[in-house]
Amino acid sequence: MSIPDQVARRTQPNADSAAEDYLKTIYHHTEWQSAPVTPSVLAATMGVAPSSVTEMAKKLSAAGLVNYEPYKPLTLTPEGTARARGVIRRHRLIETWLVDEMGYDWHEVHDEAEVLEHSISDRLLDAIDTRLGHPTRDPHGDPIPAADGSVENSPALLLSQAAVGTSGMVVRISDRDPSLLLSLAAAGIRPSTTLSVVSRDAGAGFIVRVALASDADADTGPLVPVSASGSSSIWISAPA
Amino acid sequence: MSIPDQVARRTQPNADSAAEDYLKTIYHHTEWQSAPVTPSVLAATMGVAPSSVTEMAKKLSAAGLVNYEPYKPLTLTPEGTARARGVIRRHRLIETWLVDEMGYDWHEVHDEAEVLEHSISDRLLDAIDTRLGHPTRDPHGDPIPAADGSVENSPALLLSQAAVGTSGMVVRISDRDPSLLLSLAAAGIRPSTTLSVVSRDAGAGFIVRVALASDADADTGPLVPVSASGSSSIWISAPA
DNA sequence: GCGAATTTTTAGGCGTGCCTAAAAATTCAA
DNA sequence: TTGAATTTTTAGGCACGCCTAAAAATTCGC
Ligand SMILES: [Mn+2]
Ligand SMILES: [Mn+2]
Ligand SMILES: [Mn+2]
Ligand SMILES: [Mn+2]
Repeated sequence: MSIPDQVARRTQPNADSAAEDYLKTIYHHTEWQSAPVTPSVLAATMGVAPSSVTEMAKKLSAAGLVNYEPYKPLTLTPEGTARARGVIRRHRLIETWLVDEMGYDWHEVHDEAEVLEHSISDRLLDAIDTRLGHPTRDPHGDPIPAADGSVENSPALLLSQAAVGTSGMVVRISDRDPSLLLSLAAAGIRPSTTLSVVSRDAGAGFIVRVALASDADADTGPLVPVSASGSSSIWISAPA
Repeated sequence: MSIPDQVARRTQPNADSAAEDYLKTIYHHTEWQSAPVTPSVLAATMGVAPSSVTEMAKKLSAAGLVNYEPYKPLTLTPEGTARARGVIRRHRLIETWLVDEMGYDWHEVHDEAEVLEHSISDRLLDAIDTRLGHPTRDPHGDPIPAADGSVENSPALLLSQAAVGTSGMVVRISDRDPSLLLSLAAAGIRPSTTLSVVSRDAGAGFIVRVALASDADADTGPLVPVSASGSSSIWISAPA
């Protein structure tokens, strides 16, 4: 029977996908930037009222997943961190699978993964992981946590913080803005592309030179404008 | 952004997977047997209290998916039928995909499909359908409704209602009991296997002869006992 | 250091899906 | 046909995740 009894039915619907999304979002804030994760910050990123965050914080704290003290920032417990990485592993493996096997383009996968990350079984996740050959990066260059919870987090520099003249390889691009991904792909920018910063302007954005594959690092590649918001979605390898 | 705003978040969690399961279950009752689908019958199959069925019946009726009048059996409206078939299409394509591509055995797929049928997008469903070459039967022999909603429902006879001496090809086997599927597979019984009824006993069950692939219809295949409950999970092609 | 602005929490509600217990309707059977 | 048994509906609750509005705490700026 698919729905064994009343208890399962009450418990199972989506397990606790809301909780998983909170954990994931808290984790992300510490993964990409390191600023304290306050309820207002969380509320803004999750599109939820601050009071909803307070409520969930209490529940997650009671479950031993989040450290919560009134009026202080939220942090993940070791167990909360492990759970968050588990969800992120699912998310990124699903994205990789959609691109590598199901004919999706890299700007189309995030929303689908956002849902499936909560419903796929461990069994199916393993099958996908195996089929893909245990990838360590998703289509956007984000590291895929290993099954044991370890993450290989290579140091990187946000393009928005790179000085003119800096050059480096694109290592990660945020997958949250599909239209940015679409335009970057059109400009030939994706993980492993080599870029150099030609000009920067806090308001207007950046201009970067894209190194051609055939002629890496030379000054011959096309010049591409990157908006201010785009420049804080692109990580390049830290200069050697 | 994956979770665009509060409205989406309130609306989206699983869309209406509960409603979908009710529609699907009502449809199934008319697909396999034809007895009136009363609230108590629905409640029993869904593992839910009868009062829960009444409540949902009202909602589905208000949504134009179910015909509901107090104290009468439930039926699907044309739109409800279409929705039910859509869910069943998802379910069966997912099962087929799990078996054909993801290394699952046929007794392992039902529960996974029961969850994923509510979370996969149309886009992904199409991708799966295309990859599989638009299959028309799932691993248990159940017909997969086409994208346009049409279903090819071949006439079949429940093994439990077959007279001694009857022989026919297995066309469908209920996927609800994994252990039955496991033992049938061990005995070489699956869709397209040819069986003949050697003996039947309402209490003790049936004995069937399994025709060998090499020597179809001959009286040389192994004899296999089938429990009474098993015999009402197996459909064979109606005698010509 | 202190009042004002901001952030966070509390209080009270709402819709969904489920429950149990009680009331009402239907069906069965003598 | 009529009372008993069964089925169905109604009534009242509960947990979850979210909300708005009001209260409380913290932080900021002068
Ligand atoms: Mn999610
Ligand atoms: Mn990604
Ligand atoms: Mn199934
Ligand atoms: Mn389901």
